[in-house]
Amino acid sequence: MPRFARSLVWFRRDLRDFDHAAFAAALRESAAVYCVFVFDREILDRLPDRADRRVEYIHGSVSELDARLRAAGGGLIVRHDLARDAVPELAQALSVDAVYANHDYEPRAIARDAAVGQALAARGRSFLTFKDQVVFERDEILTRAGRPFAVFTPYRNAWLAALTPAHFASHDVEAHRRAIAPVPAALDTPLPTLEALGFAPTGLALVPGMTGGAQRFADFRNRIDRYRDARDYPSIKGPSYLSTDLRFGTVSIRQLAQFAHARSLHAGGEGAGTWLNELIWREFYAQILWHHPHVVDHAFRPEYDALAFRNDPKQFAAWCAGTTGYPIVDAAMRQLNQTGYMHNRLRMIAASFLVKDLLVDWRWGERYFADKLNDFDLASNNGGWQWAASTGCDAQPYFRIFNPVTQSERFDAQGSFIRRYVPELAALRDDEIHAPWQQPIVTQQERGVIIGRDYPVPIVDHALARQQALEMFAAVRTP
DNA sequence: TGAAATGTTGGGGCG
DNA sequence: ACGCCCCAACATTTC
Repeated sequence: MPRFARSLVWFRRDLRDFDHAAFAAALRESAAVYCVFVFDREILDRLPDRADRRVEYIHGSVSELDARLRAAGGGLIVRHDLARDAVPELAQALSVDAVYANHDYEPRAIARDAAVGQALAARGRSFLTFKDQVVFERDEILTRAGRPFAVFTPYRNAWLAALTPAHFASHDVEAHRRAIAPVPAALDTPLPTLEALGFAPTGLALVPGMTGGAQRFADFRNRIDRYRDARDYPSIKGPSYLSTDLRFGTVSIRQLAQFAHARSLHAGGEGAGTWLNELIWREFYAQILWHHPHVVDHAFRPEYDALAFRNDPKQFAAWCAGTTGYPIVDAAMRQLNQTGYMHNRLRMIAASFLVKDLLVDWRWGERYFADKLNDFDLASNNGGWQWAASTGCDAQPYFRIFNPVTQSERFDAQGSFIRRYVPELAALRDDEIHAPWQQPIVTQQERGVIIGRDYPVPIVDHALARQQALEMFAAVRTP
């Protein structure tokens, strides 16, 4: 005898029909289960660009989810509305007993879910939410003193110590798929087109949805053993490229973490262990955001809110456009602008350059990444920026300032990544391409690459900028 | 998940 | 043969 006659599963950042905590629970506990996705105007209307790769990715993923649900006898009810209104209204129209969703740890989502929960409760409906997007959430990993961790390494050790096979158990949808109910005819409107949502196609290269996620996971499984040694070189295929799937839930974190963990215990499993670490970083930052929501607008460590950034708008614009005169930084920013992706090593280099060479507030860079990254996730993006800016928990020390030339020589030694995204430098030799302004004018003429004509003169001098950054940090340092 | 400044060492040139 | 200097090469410290 099911607990509920009818229930509604609200899909958000979990766009899949397998190993899905809320969906599985709803099917287990209900006689009839409906499914909804809302293109939330509260989110879409805030996007600065009407051609947004994420919206296209979500649209494609929602379309696939709808098709898979229809094949299972159901379907996805899709709305373009304020989610906080649309979900309770739909619950009323369907007269469901409960709405099921997965936890979201971002402050805006928490507020939205609280409002939805209240509206549902006012009509006697339950709002049931579940852990789904992480292996460990909120208070599940705490210090011996019962406090959240603020340093990664002990967090990771506690995370691994707490892990049991049960944490990888699948939230099985298949076993209860009989409860999937067809969309009532009156509510069965066609999926809105991208254009109807107010967005233009972007020519997204990324295959969306569970299909894309499964392809990327399958591909990465073959490369995971090389991950540790390959991941730092942006010109080669080292990363998993699963970050967007993790953001929108087109893959299951449990399946990914289970594979990585099992593989990490094998001989030669160091690559998998290194990647598992990255998954744990993701959960570390999710947990930081949950416990310290002030990081959204402020430095984790309040004394760093007093940093006197220069915030030169022209230099910031040059950073955004990829015209700083530092090839590795410009290649990184152009990769982001052209594809919506940036290699993680380059995220660190670009962030370090913005904060510690241009002396621009890390929040400006964070916002730019938030607008551009296909895989943008508030917790991870904020954590990464605060790490690079040395303002965060367990951040890199403020005096650790990347030299963009050294980093370029070390991680793009042949300049092949630079040539891909900064083609005007392609004619320079491998040892010339990292600091083209240092090449004698005769060399520039021979190569047909004149700095100041074909490519910008560096907008700052790194050695000088480094000194200024150290002074900026010294001014707020507690003695 | 650095880089630069500073210190130390030791080989070789040279008077 | 010896001391002195230079300066890589490496190590340590400092930011």
